[in-house]
Amino acid sequence: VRSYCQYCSVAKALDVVGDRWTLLIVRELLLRGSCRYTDLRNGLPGIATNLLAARLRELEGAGLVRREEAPPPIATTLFSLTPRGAELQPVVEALGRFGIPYMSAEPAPNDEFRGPWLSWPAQIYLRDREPAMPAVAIELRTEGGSTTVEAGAGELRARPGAATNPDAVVSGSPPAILRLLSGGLAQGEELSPELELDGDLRALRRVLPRAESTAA
Amino acid sequence: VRSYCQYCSVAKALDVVGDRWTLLIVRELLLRGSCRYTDLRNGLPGIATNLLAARLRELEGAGLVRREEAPPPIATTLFSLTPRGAELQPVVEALGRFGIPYMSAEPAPNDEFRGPWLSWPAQIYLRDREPAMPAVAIELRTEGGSTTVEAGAGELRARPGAATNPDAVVSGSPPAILRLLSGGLAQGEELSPELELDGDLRALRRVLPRAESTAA
DNA sequence: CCGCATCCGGGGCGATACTG
DNA sequence: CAGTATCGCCCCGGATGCGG
Repeated sequence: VRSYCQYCSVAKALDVVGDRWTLLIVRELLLRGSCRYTDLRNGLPGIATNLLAARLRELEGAGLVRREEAPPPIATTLFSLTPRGAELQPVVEALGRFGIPYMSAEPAPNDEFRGPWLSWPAQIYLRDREPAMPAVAIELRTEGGSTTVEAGAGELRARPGAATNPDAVVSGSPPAILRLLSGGLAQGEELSPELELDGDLRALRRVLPRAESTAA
Repeated sequence: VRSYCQYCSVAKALDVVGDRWTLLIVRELLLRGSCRYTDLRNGLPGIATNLLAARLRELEGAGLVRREEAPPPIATTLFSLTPRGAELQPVVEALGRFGIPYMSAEPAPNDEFRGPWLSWPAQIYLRDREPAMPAVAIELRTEGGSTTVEAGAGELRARPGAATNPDAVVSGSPPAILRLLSGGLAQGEELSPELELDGDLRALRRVLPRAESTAA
């Protein structure tokens, strides 16, 4: 809330989004698009409810978040990013990329996890490596929820939630799935025994990074 | 210092660099390369000295900053980013880009300014638009210090400090210089009367963005 | 149940003074 | 020059209450 009082664009940006929790709220809104207060609270384990309300008001005042009162039949308020707020995506992505190395360690014993958070590593590691083939959907499933990866025509995007008709479903612990996303699968290599695959292995290979075969 | 306790790369990154002042310290180290405690203190107006010391120690512990004791003749300690710390450059650049719109307003009455901070807008707006020509150096001079822009062979980089043999020197207030960097100069347009040019106008035009002429 | 507001304890933060 | 020491304040975290 307190300004750095520096006429510098980096400092001015941090004046707006530098407070604690603010960029994590933006992360959730980038992932989920438009969601209710309770959805945000659930996607941000550890946040105090008064802080979430305060941050949302600040972001709204800064023109980064929009609050929509849904029509009477639904009777709920929806929060979403304004176009200006969506311009924070490069910031959150750069942070996500910088933070990737910290994920190779096992999660701390009291670390929480939510499935949609896999979207950031997925967008970083995965590519559509066979653009000519018809589109596929792959679901990454953990005990904390699912992320669905859709690849087609050379494009790839990740969104929270389960897929309706996935070509492949990979289940396992978050670190095991991360190792798969970052390390890929070498030619003829089998899936790690920590993971379980249901569906088409070729659909999975299509998006995974190429790994050198372990043998020379 | 307190962890978000979320197994997410964005949250893990903010665990390390999310504290107040931390990313601004990284900004200074990215700009200046290697500098003394006092240089950092001077480039970060408003920071409390105990906080600067604490943050430097945290960054050192996280492996992002390296502390070098210079040999006896100099007898000073130098701080610089490790390679891992330099990986924060995309984060700081993304923040700088997001913060640019806040710079179009006049600086707040108690806003401080340092010349090197112009490096971020310069790297965003300026390009070497005549790669075939011999290299040029342009100095952007304000009351808070200078930034030097060097363009040649299609590359452009900005560094803090005055130039030794500049082809052009632009002097003026920070907002006026920013308006020049972002708006450019249309064909035959004169430099704003707020600014003063000493040297070769063509060297300046070489790096400025193209502006449509005001007349139809 | 959803979207907060209020209260309170602890600690991060800001400013100044002081030291090897 | 490069920090440490101290102190007050306000942000933050956790719990609870409350109106729609």
